[in-house]
Amino acid sequence: MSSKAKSSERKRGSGAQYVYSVLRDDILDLTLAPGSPIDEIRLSERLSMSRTPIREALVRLASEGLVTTLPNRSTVVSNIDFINLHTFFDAMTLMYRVTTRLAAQFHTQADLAAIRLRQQDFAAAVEAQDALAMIATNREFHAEVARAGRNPYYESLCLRLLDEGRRLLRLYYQSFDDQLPREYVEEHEHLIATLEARDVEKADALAKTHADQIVHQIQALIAQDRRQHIDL
Amino acid sequence: MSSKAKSSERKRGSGAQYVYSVLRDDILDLTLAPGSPIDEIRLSERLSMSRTPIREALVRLASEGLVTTLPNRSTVVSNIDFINLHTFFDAMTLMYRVTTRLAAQFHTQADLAAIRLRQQDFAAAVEAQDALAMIATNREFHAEVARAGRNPYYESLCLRLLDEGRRLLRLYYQSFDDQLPREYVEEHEHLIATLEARDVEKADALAKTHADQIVHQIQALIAQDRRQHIDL
DNA sequence: GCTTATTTTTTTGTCGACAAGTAAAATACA
DNA sequence: TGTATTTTACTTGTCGACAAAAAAATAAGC
Repeated sequence: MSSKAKSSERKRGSGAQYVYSVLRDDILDLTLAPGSPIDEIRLSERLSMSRTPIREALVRLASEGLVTTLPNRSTVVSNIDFINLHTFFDAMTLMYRVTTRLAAQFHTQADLAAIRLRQQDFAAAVEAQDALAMIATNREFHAEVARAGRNPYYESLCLRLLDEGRRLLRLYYQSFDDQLPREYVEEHEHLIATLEARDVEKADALAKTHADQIVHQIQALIAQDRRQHIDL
Repeated sequence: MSSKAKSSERKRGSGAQYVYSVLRDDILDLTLAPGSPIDEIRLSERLSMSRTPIREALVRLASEGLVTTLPNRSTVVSNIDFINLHTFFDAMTLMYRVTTRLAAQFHTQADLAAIRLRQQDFAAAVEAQDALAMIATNREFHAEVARAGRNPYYESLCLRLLDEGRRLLRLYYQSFDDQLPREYVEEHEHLIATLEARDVEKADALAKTHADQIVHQIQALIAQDRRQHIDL
């Protein structure tokens, strides 16, 4: 847990980037709970650096919607908006489809190789029953597909949605049964084959099915969840 | 041109926001040319405030892709990537369609009223032959439609694309002939009527036509342009 | 005892200064 | 004169400090 480093030991210019990635990870795997305040001074002490690079990281996170800055008050980790989850599902499904279509059209051999690597990581995580690793590697797999689509606009939205999804899945990872992830591994394999064949329509259909399945799973998890998450 | 203000006269917390909007406007209407460096110190002198709020604004702009930060070197206004313009057109068309569809479904009376206001502004700009105002008000019109769609993910991508488009249109605004914008006014009116009727499919079709028309116009302007914009 | 007003504390927003790093200028050299 | 090297100047990244604002704590009034 001790994430310390003398400031002089770090390279100049890497400070804000480091804080950004640390905070981002903490937010996405819910180490920092939604709604919890982020104290700049405590953070600066923990990471042993000045407040300036920390503020820079917070500004970046804010413009990505991961934290919310209350003027003259503490910035807090953004809440998960359960009421409007359907907008997330809608966008996620469309972005899966669009990026997968483009990937089927424009991918190179190098892209496919990278995607296969991600798929290996994902399969390994499923094999090891490591839910957190599953979530993270699944994100990387789809991020790689989106990258192969070569449209930076779609790609950035897709990344944002994947991050949000990572947070959401993390909330319910305990409930994962062992069967569904294995299906995902197969689905991913199927998808890779379709990309390689450059079958755009089939890739689209697969992406849609895959997205719908994830959406239904999350919805089921939410439905069976007994907790109150009105104010989360 | 003199954008000065004693720092003590401004409200606390508004500094970065102010710098952000000033810089953003300058970038989007090409007052700051793509590729031109942004000197933090000169900016801090011009706006008479410290470098801190200026850096904050730059970080925000960077995460929106409007400026590019070169480590330990000056940040520059992001270039327009002419080679991959098709990715922009593709995303723009899809976002027009998606947000318009959603607006047709979910808009309220208040949304329609706001959209009509924007349309009035746009019509006035066309009437006045004010190309810059046309560009800005057209952006606001479509931003309002996107807002009525009530999907923050689509909305934010749409806003980003509209901004990029504003920059692109600004490049060629001299070439505008007077006829096309008038058509746009009518198209907008048509679109509003379709939204009010909640005719999703027709709204989608109109959005696609509208987007294609703008794309073709920009492509025509680029094609007839004699300048070299390889390195822009 | 509870509400309201005042003081104290905490936290943010801004500032000026300094150090590390880069580009340009000046110098040395072939 | 052209090239390589050192020096200089400038710009960014980071820091600690201070001031404004909000939250918390304390005191006063009913």
